[in-house]
Amino acid sequence: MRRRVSIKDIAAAAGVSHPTVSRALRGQGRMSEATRARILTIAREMGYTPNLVARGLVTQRTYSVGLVVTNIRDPFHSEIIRGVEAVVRAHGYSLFLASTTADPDQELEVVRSFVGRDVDGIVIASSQAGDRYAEMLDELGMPIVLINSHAEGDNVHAVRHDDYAGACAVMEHLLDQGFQRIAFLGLGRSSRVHGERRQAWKEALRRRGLDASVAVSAPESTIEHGVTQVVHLVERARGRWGTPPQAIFCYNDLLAIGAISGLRRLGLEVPQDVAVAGFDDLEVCAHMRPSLTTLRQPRYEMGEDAAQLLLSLLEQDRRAQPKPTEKLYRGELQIRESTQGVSPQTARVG
Amino acid sequence: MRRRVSIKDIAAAAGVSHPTVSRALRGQGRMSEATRARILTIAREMGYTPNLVARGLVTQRTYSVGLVVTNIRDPFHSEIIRGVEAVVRAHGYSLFLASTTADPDQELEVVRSFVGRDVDGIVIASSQAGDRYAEMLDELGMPIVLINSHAEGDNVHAVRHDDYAGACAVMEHLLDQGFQRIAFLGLGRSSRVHGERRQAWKEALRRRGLDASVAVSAPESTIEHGVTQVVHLVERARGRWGTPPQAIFCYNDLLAIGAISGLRRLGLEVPQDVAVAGFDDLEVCAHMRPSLTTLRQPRYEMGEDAAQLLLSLLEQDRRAQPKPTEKLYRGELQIRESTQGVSPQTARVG
DNA sequence: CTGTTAGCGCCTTCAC
DNA sequence: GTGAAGGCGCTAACAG
Repeated sequence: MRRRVSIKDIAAAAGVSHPTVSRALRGQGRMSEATRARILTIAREMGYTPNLVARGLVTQRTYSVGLVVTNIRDPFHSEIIRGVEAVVRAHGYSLFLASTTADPDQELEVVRSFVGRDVDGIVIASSQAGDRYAEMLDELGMPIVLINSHAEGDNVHAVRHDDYAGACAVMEHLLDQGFQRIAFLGLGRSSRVHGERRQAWKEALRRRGLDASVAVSAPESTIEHGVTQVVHLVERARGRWGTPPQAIFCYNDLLAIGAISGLRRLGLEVPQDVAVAGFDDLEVCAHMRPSLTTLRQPRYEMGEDAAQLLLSLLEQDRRAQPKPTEKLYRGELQIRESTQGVSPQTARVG
Repeated sequence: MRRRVSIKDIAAAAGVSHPTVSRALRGQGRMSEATRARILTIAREMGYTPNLVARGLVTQRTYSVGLVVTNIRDPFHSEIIRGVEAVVRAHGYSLFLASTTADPDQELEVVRSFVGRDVDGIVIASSQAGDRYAEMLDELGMPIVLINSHAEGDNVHAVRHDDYAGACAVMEHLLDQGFQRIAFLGLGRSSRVHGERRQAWKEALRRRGLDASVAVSAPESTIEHGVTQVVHLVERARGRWGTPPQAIFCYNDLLAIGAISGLRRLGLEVPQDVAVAGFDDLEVCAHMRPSLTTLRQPRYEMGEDAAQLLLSLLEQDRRAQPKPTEKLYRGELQIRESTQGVSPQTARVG
C-alpha cells in the first residue's frame, strides 16, 4: 500500500514544476505541445489519478451530490436512485447515498453529514422531515431538490408527482366499477404524499355520500405489513358494514400485494370477493395474479429530472439565486384484473 | 449562500488559536474546562460543521467507502445496498454508490473514480469485471471486498454465496419431484455466479443421464426479459423433446416471475403444465400465485457482513497485510407451489 | 495548557 | 511558456 502518485511526483519525473503538470493535465494555459504530451505520457505511465479531495478543497466544488431516500426496500426508491445516479455520473459527479427509514432525526443528521462532506447539492426523496427543515435548509448554502415532498426555502426546489390527482383517478375507477364500501390501507406515519392519497380517498367517498371510516395503517410499507394489516381492515369493515369491503385502495403497491395475499388467507378472492388497487406500478404488478390495478408514477424519470435540475442549479452563477421551482408529474392509471370484471352485487357477504 | 464557518472563525470569536479550537472540538489534549466549554458553545452558536474534505486531506482517512452494484433494478442488490449502508453509516462512514449495469468498462471506471475520491475501501457486488481487475486491485492501495464474485489480489477479500450448492439443492428438488425434462433460463453475460448455477443444472441432469441441452439466455435480468425468453425456451424444448419442458430452472427470481407470466400467455399453467423455480427469494416470491419455489440468499446479511469485514480491515494497522478472506454463505431452499403437487406424468404434452 | 509552524495535494495569481 | 508563492480547512509536531 504505497502512497498514490501526485502531481509533484510527475513534475519531478518530467523535470518541470507541479503547476505546469496541473495545467497540462487540465488542458489549460498555452504551453508547448511537446512538454504537454510528455507530461501526459508520464502521468499515464505512473498511473496517476487526480486527488479529488484536494482539488475540492481549493476549488470549493467537490463534484459530488448527496441523495437521501427514506426506504430503500421499496422498489419505488430504487428507481429514483437509479435515475439520479445515472444523470449525476454522466456529468462526472459522484453520489453519496443514505437510506434513513422513516425517522426524521436520522434524515436531518444525514443531511448534516452531507454538508460536512461539502457536497455541491442534495436530493431528498420522500422526506419525512418536512417542516423541520425550515430552520436549516436555507442555512446550508447549497441547492436542495426534494422529490415528492415539500419544504419552504429559497434554495429548495421540488420535483413531485400529483398524488392527489392520481388517487382521485384510482377512486373514480373504483366508484365507476360500482363499488361503494371502499376501505383504505394506509401508512402510520404521515407525510404529504400519504396525506394526499388518503384525502382523495376520503373526499371521493364523501362527495357521493359514502362511508369513509374504514381505514387502517401499516407501520411500514412492506408486503408483510400488508398481509397482517388487511386482516384488521376486514375486521373493521365487518364491524362497520357487516361484510368485508368491496374494494380496498392501498397506499402503495407493496401494501396492495400483501393485502391480496392476506385476503386469500382469509378465504377472500381478488377481485371476486374484494377488489384491490395500489399505487406506483412496480414492475411486478403487471405479472401478479390477479394483475394489479395501480397508478403508474414515472419514478425513473423523476429521479433523472431531480438530478438534472440540481445540476443545472449548480452550473448557474452561485449568486443568481434562482426562484424555487416545482415540477409536477401526472401518473397514469393502469387498470388491470384486481379491480375488474365483477359487479359488486355478486360480492359475497361475509 | 455565504461561506461556511471554519475553525478559524471560531478561533477569532473565542480569542484563541485554531489548533486550540480543533483540539477542543475533538476532545483531545488536556485544556481548561472553561475554555473548552466556551469554544464548544461558540461553535454551536455559529453553526459550525467540520469540513470532512479538509480533514481527510491531512489525516489520509476520508471515512468514506465506495459501493459498486451492477444492477440496482434487481431487488437483490437493493438489499445488499441497504446492508452495507446501515453498517457503514453506523460507524460514521459515508457511502459512495455507483450502479454500473453489466458493462465491465463502466465498472472499472467507477472504481477508478472512487480511488480519486480517496475512499478508504471499496465493496463491489456481483462484479462483471472479474479477471480484468487482476492488474489494478493491488495497485490502488486500499482494501476491497467482493460480494458474489472473485478476483485474485492481496487486498481482495470476498463474501459470497455458495451458488453451486444452492443450485444443486434446487435441482435435487426438481428431480425428486420426478421431472426429467428440465430447461434452464439463464443470462447472456457470464459471471462466476451465473456459471455456478448453470453448471449445477447441467451436471445434475448429466449425472442422471438426462438431456441438458435446452437453455436460453436473457440479455438482462428483468421480468420483461423472462416473459419474452421463456417463449423461445418452450420453442426450443418442443424442437428437442416435442413437448414443453416439465420444469424450468431460472437464473433468478425476476426471470422466474417473467417466465411464469410468459407461460400463462402461452396457455401453460404453473405448476400443472410446467414447474418453475427461481433463485434469491425476493420478498414478493412468497406472495405470487403460484408462490415461487426458490433459494433464499441472505442478501441483507451479506451486505452487512461485507461492510463489517471492510471496516475491520480499515481499523487494522495498514501494514499488517491481512490474508485475503473468503466468507461463504449457504442459502435455504424455499419449496413453494410453483414446483409442487403435480406428478409429471400428468403434464400435458404440447 | 496553549500558540506557532508546517504540510496534506491541488489550484490560482503573479512574476519571470 | 513556465516557475514561485500563497492558501483552501484542517491536524500534527513541537515550542513555550
